[in-house]
Amino acid sequence: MLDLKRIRINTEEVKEALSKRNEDYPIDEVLGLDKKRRELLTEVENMKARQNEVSKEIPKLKKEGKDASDVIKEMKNLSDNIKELDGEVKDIDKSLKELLLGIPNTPDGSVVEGVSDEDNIEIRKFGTPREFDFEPKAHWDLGTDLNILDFDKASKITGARFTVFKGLGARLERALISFMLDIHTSEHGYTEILTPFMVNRDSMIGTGQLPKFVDDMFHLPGKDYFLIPTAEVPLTNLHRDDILSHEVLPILYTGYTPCFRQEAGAAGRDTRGLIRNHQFDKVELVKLVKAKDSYDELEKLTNNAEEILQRLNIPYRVVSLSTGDLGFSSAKTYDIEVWMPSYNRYVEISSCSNFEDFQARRTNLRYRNEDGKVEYLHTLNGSGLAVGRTFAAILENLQNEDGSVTIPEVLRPYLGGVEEII
RNA sequence: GGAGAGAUGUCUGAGUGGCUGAAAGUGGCGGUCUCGAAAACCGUUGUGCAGUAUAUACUGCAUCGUGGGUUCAAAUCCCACUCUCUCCGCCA
Repeated sequence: MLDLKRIRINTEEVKEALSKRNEDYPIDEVLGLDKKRRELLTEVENMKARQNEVSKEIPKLKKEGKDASDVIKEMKNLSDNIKELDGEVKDIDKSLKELLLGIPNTPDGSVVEGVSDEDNIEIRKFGTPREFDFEPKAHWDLGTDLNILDFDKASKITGARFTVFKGLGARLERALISFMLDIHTSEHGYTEILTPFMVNRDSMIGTGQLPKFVDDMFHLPGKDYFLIPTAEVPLTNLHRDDILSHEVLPILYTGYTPCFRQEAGAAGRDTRGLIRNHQFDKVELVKLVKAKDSYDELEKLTNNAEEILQRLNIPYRVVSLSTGDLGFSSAKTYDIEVWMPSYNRYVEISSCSNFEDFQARRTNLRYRNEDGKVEYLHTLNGSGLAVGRTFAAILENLQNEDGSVTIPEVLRPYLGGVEEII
């Protein structure tokens, strides 16, 4: 959520920044409600001040044995008026909050202006896409033929867009999770966290999934809980409503969770394989940092995620998202895209974002700085990495002509020394 | 699922309708003392919003789990919800 005071004072700057997202947002409406709210607030607060003052007199009068009925009668009137005005203020607060929750973050100045992912800027590349001297197979065919992935069984027991991992497939998925967590914890300084896979509504609002993207989420009918679409939600909300000491910063969390997404609006896209499932595994990286550090930390976080692909020796590139492709809560995002032979292009495998104080305002996440003042933190997160897509990338990039797949060396210890899936 | 207890400031914990934003202790910060430290003593110490003034500050309002209600007045009474704890049942 944007800072209401910033909207009030730097209206043009906010409008200018939001206009780069190619959509209109009700800034003027917000300002109108804000003005009305403050007018009413001044009025009702004056009335309450009077009420408090007289309320102190009443027991004195009674104690002195005087009649207080006239004063009480006056206060009855005042009390009614206060209730009415309070109601109006509350209504405005509610509308105002609804509007603010629907307005996205302002893009950072370094983000290139654009209308879609076609305007994203390539920042750097690692490796070069392999030239196959045979016809490479797609990962869903490789996985099915090797009997390590089973999409038919998944659709039988659940439905479309789910996957059953079998044998070495299940073990490879588990190996990737462990490998990623091990590197992030022992080499990159993150603390491993294992959270619930369902969260309450407040958490979903805090990180920005709700109210706007409710159709993309799985909601439990019996209880007001949501299946998490990413570990970002529980990890960032761990410190919701906290005022942290500057001494504990920065906080770096990593965690593995399955992620659940409806993929509404993705009908017909990436229908085969592991790329777009309703449930997929992901290792997430989350940072809570001081404002002045957040853009340095974004670079580091992105590098931390890249490190995984480098060690697996899979070609990828990093792109900086244009304003047209930038997520709702993000001020700046780098996507890491892995080379996927079956698509003959790079495919997103990680999205690393700096949300600045956008999520911190929603989650009321603050810290006390060296001067004892309370400030909002900046939050960041990125996939480190999407496990299913990494699985797919390994299969496709490291496949052999006979249909076998070579296991990257760094993963072999996690697979009991297995070098190839045959 | 059944029965009961509880939720107050950094923490512990008083407070059952009227100078209670809230006792006391504890922790933090500042000071006195000291070569320094400890102890002791003194002072200070939540957050949000609005307004005035603007590098500091002041005033008002709100805030005692959340939301509603009663009342001139609610931490205190009533209702609903959430969470925690104890016992029983069930169970990986």
